[in-house]
Amino acid sequence: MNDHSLTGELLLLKTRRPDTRNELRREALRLFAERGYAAVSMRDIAEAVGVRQGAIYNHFAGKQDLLAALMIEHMETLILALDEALSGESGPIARLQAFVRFHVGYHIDKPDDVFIAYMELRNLEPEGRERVHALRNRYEAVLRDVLAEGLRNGAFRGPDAAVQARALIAMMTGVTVWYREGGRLGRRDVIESYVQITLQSVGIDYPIGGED
Amino acid sequence: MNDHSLTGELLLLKTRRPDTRNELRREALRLFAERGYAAVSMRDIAEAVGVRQGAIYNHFAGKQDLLAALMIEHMETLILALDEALSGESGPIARLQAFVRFHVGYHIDKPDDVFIAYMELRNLEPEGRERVHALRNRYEAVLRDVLAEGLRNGAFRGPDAAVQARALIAMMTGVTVWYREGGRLGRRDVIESYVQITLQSVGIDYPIGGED
DNA sequence: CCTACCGATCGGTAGG
DNA sequence: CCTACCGATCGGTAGG
Repeated sequence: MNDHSLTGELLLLKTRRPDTRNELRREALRLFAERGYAAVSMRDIAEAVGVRQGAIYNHFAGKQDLLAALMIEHMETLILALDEALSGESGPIARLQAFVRFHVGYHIDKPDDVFIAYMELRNLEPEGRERVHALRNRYEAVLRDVLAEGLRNGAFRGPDAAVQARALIAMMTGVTVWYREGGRLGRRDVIESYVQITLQSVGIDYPIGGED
Repeated sequence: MNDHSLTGELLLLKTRRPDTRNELRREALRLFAERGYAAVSMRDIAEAVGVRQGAIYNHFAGKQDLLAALMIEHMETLILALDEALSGESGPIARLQAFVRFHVGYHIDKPDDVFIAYMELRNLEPEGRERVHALRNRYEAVLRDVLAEGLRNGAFRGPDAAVQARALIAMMTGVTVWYREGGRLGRRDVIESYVQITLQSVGIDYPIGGED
């Protein structure tokens, strides 16, 4: 009885704080993006959060599970946000413009999430990799469909919707490499620059004159 | 005397083969591209070449030196090849077209070199990183200058030569992610697709009608 | 170029 | 959530 009560008190002082899981996620994300998955140790992550290494295993099954959680949750958030961003838009021109604004804005705001989802796919074990791959294809398909519709109805020009979708996504994602807050161009300028380049790339004048 | 002669013979059987350095380079390149620098051990590289781990240190000062050699030699080769590809071309349109053909073709042909130079910058120690960074800036400046000239003389339209150069390089480099030999589109088709997308992105009709 | 070894560090676990 | 520990593996070196 006495023993039991003492144990209970000790556990109360030392056991899971509610926000530790989120702090682990955040610091793991930051460190993985900075140095790469393989170059970050569980001890590095624990130290950044202020716990001991073993404590991580109260929240995640292991290092691999932590990476998978970061990548899958990111992709699901991204796709939900995209759906919302395009929900009010109709017609290929308006939808393409909305896609670019969303994609570039999101990538400016969450560069670490995006970077990891792109770079660490090869470090994911097959199960997680398949899931992330499928989510990525769904995302790409949204842009491909917009482009295909524009090519079909004559609003856009281009060689191939699939190639153009991949080309444009790579182009826009690249913003994470060079954009820095407080630089020569602000967030809004950068987004509008990509809108112009993208619309021109499908053969549309920008600013839009009197098309479609 | 006897000892000396014996030692000489043993060394002759076991000492540096002339091509081992290149084989180490090649296998290190392949493995770094496949798994990432931090996830590849010196033993992995040695095994791929068919020597023991310690033997690598006869050819490179260490793992870091091996990575630096791969990246710097790649960047220097890339820039020399670019200069040659543009040497016969004058005027922003012809030079832009030649740049795209060169860049996409080179990236299709040497995806591992390119991938490492992009991905492993953060694993390079400051000295090598500075050198690679400077070479990358030189490369980017070539495209930026072409774009700036076209914007100045009215051949191109766009928001900003620096942003457009980065956007286009990211777009073209992305070909390494999806292009596969024997796929739906051949090397030539892919290159011409990127040419069209790029020219349209700077406001030019393609195929080129009667401009400039 | 090999064998044999070094100290350091890794992901993960047991027991409390 | 901590302390203490496990076997495995790491980059690099000595000596031949």
